[in-house]
Amino acid sequence: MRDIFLDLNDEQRVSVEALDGPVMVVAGAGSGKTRVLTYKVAHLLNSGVDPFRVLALTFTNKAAREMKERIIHLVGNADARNVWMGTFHSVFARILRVEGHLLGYSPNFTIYDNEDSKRLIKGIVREQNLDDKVYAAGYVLYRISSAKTNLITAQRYNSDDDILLQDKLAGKPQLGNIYNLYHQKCFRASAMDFDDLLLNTYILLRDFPDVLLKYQRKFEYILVDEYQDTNQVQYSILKKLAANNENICVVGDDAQSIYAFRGANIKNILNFQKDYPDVKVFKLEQNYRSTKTIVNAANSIIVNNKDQIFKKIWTQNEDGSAIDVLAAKTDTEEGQMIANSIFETKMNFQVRNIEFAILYRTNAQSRSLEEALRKLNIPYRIYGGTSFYNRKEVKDVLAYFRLCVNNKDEEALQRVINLPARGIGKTTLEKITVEAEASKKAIWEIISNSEDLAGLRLGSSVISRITDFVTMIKSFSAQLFKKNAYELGKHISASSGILKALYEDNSYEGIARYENVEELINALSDFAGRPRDTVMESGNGSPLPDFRTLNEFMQEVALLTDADKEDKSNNDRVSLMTVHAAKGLEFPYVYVAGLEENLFPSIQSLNSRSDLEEERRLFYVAITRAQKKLHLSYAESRFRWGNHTFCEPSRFIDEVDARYLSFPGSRKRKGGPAHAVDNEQGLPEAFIEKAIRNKNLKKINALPENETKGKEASYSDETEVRAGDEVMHDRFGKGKVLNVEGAGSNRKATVFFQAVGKKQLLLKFARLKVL
DNA sequence: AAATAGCGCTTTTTT
DNA sequence: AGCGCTATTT
Repeated sequence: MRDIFLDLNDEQRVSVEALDGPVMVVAGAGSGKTRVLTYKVAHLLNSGVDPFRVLALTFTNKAAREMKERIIHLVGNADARNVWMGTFHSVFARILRVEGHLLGYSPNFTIYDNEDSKRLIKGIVREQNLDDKVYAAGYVLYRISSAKTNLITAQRYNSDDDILLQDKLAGKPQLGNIYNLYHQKCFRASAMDFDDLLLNTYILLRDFPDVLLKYQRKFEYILVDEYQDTNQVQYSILKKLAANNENICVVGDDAQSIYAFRGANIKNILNFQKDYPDVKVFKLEQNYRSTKTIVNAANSIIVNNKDQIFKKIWTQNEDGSAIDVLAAKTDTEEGQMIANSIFETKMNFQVRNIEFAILYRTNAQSRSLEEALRKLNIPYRIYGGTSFYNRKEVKDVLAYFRLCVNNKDEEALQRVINLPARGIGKTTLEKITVEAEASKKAIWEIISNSEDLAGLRLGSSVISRITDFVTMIKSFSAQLFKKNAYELGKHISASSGILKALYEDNSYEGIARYENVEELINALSDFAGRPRDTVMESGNGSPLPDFRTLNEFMQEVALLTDADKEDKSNNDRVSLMTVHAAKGLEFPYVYVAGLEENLFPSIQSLNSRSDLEEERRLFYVAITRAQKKLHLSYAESRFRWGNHTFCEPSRFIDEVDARYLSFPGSRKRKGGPAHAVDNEQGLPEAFIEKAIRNKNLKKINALPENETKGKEASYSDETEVRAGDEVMHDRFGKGKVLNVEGAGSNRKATVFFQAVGKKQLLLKFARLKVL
């Protein structure tokens, strides 16, 4: 066994070595956080800990998968596969498959996604004759989700006078009632939404001491990644699981906490030391990812936040070139500028597409960027947004699968009962729904029972169509453990008629949809061909068949995100994604687009300090993704829901210490002969003023001294540049000085660059290095 | 029951 | 602008 500690720096090593007791590792961006976690698990296994006794919670399934591979490699033993590793949601879903019967759930429970939840809420609001403006599905779901995240069950919600009074005062007195009905309907459908996976796990551990003890013993060591983004219920579960031996190691960066909107509580990391007084705290402050320019720029913005753990992030990497700020007239132009820049960089430096990422605040921004990339034939891939598993046609097919696995899955049933059209229309469904509601049964129970069905007084032809449908689904369900996931999935999509309907649609979109379903079938084939990851229990006590079932596939697929999907076709593509989706990733070249007030920071964040601080952390996450070169861009006007709106550059651009910024290619304003001779890149006066003002302000937030000095030494000696000198410029490369004139801060040089030709540069800004 | 036309809502971020 | 949902028509 090789000494794995040779790969670590001192800070990392001591964090890895501390195996026992509570440990908190505060890790700055790019400081090797994942590495510490990976090596720590490897070290545990090397020290003789049983992999089954290690629980590691990551932020994405992909991160878990990659970490596992590396651990297996490090310890040289495939048993490492048996570490319990995954997201909170997927690990707890696994536990609930086994233990959920204690709470009255079938091991085949469905996981409702947001869309399912919203449809269900819409239905309830309609049923209750409530105003769907007052009780907008999105808002109601948000409220239910917040409640669950904070351990407030429907029952508790409705017995809490404060909450009820507040809802009443807010003009939404029925929220508690809707929550109640929502919970009942989910339960009746044997379905859990995302928050239920956490809340039910908590309830399980709270109400069943023997179960708690079982998992406390099982998980001898607990490791948690991205701890800054845990919420109340996750916190409470961890607290319970770790209560016995307190071998809990959390890793995170308070400066990268960006999920408060979904209940994440930054106090969990800020207060970890209070929860575990014996905690050993380690800080990882050396950044291995980015240039000095990027690291220092990131430091210069994050100091504006009040809530944080003190850290001093530094790097030994090279200075790197300045951060380019691109100013565009419109969002279309912004896309073009970014696409052009990528194109040029690719040409000049032989860079592959995969080394570029474009990050933005909202998914809607991707369109103009996509168009620009397409025009230049630059291949790209969008992460998130309407991700693969969110496409309508894919969800339709998945709904069939869901219904076969769990006949009571109400949302899936409503989706497919008349898809493709088989003569079971709205009015029929309405009658069935009313009857189901009246008798507190699932729709499936009504339609699969001939007596119930007869009681509905439907036409005989309708009844036969319904029974045909029921027979079909039953025949699918009967094969769940007879065929593997791929065979059964293919059979279902063919026999249900859904594939045929898509195949017959010859429109451009229709073909794309058909291909998407094909891709889903391919994914099934992959899944069926891969061995089981870990030894799993079936949940109902019976042994699992020796092939992988559709059932298993469905358990996995509900919690997959776009980031988890591997792209086999062409991997060399530019990545487009929201900043949230970029968390944990890194790219040599990063473009952060749409840096405008009301967009980034988002308009809804401007009311409270804490929300604005979260936006700032989000910006911090965005810029710390970059390894070599960072671009920031904004547009002066942008199309937003149909009509164009004018925008101002984001305050976040101002907050970056001006010495790290550069403004290439920006045009002089009209009537601006006052500065006919421009500085380095001809930036508008307003920007110079802002930059100087900003620089003065920033003196208080001094950076590490050695950095500042190093920076100045390289460019402050403007008097030393003379005609005839060979010089180096960050952006333009090598050049020869033709002429120098002027004095003091107005001193400027005419330089001929090999790459870009003759330029006039203001020495104050140019940072020329004499060679 | 199915097909079509018009209305209205969206956009903050995601497991 | 584009999509999904609803009301209306056939």
